[in-house]
Amino acid sequence: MCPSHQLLARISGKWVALIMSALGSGPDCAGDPRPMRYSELARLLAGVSQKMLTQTLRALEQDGLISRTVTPTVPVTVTYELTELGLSLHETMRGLKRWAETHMDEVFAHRAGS
Amino acid sequence: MCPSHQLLARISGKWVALIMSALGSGPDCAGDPRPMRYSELARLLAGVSQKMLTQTLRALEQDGLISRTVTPTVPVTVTYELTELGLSLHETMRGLKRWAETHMDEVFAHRAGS
DNA sequence: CTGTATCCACTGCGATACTG
DNA sequence: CAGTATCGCAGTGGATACAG
Repeated sequence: MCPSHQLLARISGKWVALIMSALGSGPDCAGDPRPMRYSELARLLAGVSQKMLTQTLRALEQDGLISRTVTPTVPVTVTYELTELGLSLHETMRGLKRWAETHMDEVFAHRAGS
Repeated sequence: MCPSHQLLARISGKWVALIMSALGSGPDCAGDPRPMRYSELARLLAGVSQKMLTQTLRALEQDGLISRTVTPTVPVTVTYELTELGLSLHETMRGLKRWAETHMDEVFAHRAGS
């Protein structure tokens, strides 16, 4: 089996693409990369549970794709940001996302008519 | 939520990338796209169960990404082949695969040292 | 050869409650 | 605010047996 598959598995996680997209394109999915707070991510990705959000963020952080910064204000502030590595992945994933957007109609049409 | 995410979910399926890669790059993961028989796929993707292989092939066929051809020999012969749509997806996924291969070391190093 | 059907273990994931 | 801990379900996926 191709060794790259292990990474593909991680990348393909259910919420990975969403979080990467949020951090890489801002809240409107169309802007520039910028750091975001935990609560901001939670609000933006309305469908994800707190557990999955934390779990996915931890995994991405461990892989060096995002960085986690704690600011000891009161109450504490935590921001997440794409690393250079994460940024490069985000660029690559945009291609896949563009493909999905471009061919979505085709796929759904074929799915319905089969 | 971005509408393209539904397609991303399908694309990110556990075995989708492997099967697309096999059909798109031949048995050695480095050649040209060509049709393959069911048993050939089963042999090549040693890790996948028969159930998952069939299930994934059906899903991809339904989405118009691969075509299924039955030749009524005895015993029956079935070949699978990427459609034009599937071929375009395969091209896009190669970018992701290349990224994974390129940055694998980085990620694993970071994972180990955290 | 190319599937389909059934059973079953595992785990991904959500809901909820609690902590620093 | 930003998590952690625990429970429980539902879906994923493997093994096996059967069928056209």
